[in-house]
Amino acid sequence: MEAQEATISRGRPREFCVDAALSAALGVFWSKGYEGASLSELTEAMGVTRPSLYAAFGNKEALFRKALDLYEREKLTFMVAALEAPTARGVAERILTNALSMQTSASGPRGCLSVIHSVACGAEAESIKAEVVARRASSEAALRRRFDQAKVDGDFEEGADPAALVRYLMTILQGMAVQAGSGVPRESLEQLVATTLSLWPGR
Amino acid sequence: MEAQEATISRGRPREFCVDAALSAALGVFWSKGYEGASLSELTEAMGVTRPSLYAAFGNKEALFRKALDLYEREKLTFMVAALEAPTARGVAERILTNALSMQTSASGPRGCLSVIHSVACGAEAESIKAEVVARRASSEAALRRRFDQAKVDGDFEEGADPAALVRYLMTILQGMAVQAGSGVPRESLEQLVATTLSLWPGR
DNA sequence: GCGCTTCCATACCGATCAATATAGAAGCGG
DNA sequence: CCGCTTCTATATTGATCGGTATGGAAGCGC
Repeated sequence: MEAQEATISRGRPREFCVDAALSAALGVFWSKGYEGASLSELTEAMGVTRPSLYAAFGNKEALFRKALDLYEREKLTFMVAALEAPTARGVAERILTNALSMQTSASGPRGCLSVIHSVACGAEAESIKAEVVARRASSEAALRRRFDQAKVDGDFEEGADPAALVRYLMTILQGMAVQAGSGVPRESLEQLVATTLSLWPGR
Repeated sequence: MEAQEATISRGRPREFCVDAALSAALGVFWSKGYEGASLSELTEAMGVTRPSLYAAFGNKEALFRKALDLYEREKLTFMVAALEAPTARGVAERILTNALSMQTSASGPRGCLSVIHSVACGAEAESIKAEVVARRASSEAALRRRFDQAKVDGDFEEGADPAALVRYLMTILQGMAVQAGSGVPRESLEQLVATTLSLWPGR
């Protein structure tokens, strides 16, 4: 009933590329946060007028959710790929190095879109925060399953708790995102990854 | 010249306690962030009318800086105290447990005021973010000096890099703050502290 | 008690926010 | 070429933002 999503193209066709516009919106949300990104900034970066944005995406919150979909689609890709490493140490190494390159890429904004939106916020972003936190649970669950298998494989020392190591690794990832967003140079974060791996228990 | 800071009390005395009002403001900033905290929320929580707030504190940004002073005064207290532990491991343990209790206290908001304001934000909070990031450097420097001494004391293994361990510990602290702000239960964070300490190198 | 100073309360300011009404321009099927 | 649909462009909506002007109430020194 609403937004029939590109029917058989009746009437004047739209003049901009929805994917490109969404990618531009993601860049703004990533560098400013949901509340910090005004519609004026968004429309300018997207090269789209305000009514066009509302016709194509619904409203600001729906636009953010679509941008979050795009972000997680890419992020989850490398996350899933990392899980295929042969050992738990290999999984941690891939996740850390991939997160490092993602959070310090010269092109895009620094830091992590999810981390940005999982800390304190105003009233209008409460539901955004809740969704981001909820989505993170699925990544954690996948990592948890992989580490459970790793324990069976004997990757950890006797008595190690896979859940605790998931928590530990996620904490370092999120801390790294905070530092990247604070402007800590890439070399320092490479040092952080090296330190973490040197302390990683088991194989 | 401006704000003669409580002269010999001429005229009508103010009816509210400045310290209590500032403490209430800190609570709002802590749970909502600088941009997320509106003046209406602040004045209501502080029990102070808008003009009184401006007369006593200047403006919103000045109020935040005073609240940040108050916050860091308490936080730096336990940080300095932690540095007096006899070994690097003891320092890490005290910092982690103190941060844990601070970020998950039942009374106050969860998470860390500084971490909240060191991620992405809108234009109006850029200077706030810059200040928070700058202030963190002093904490890091103090910890760095302590770990340099620890290396001299032989607390670390041969070839360990104190600067890298400072980076590592700060990262875990910040990641823990993100998790606390996301609603991760206290027991999980206690588990995180235990894991971190079990992996800590040296004594 | 008087006068001066300072504080509190209400109402208001311009700016900006997200969201839309209106109207003209552009492409399709017939 | 016509009529219908859907696009874009401008201007505007009501609400809220941070910040203040105005006026009356309250306490001090004298």
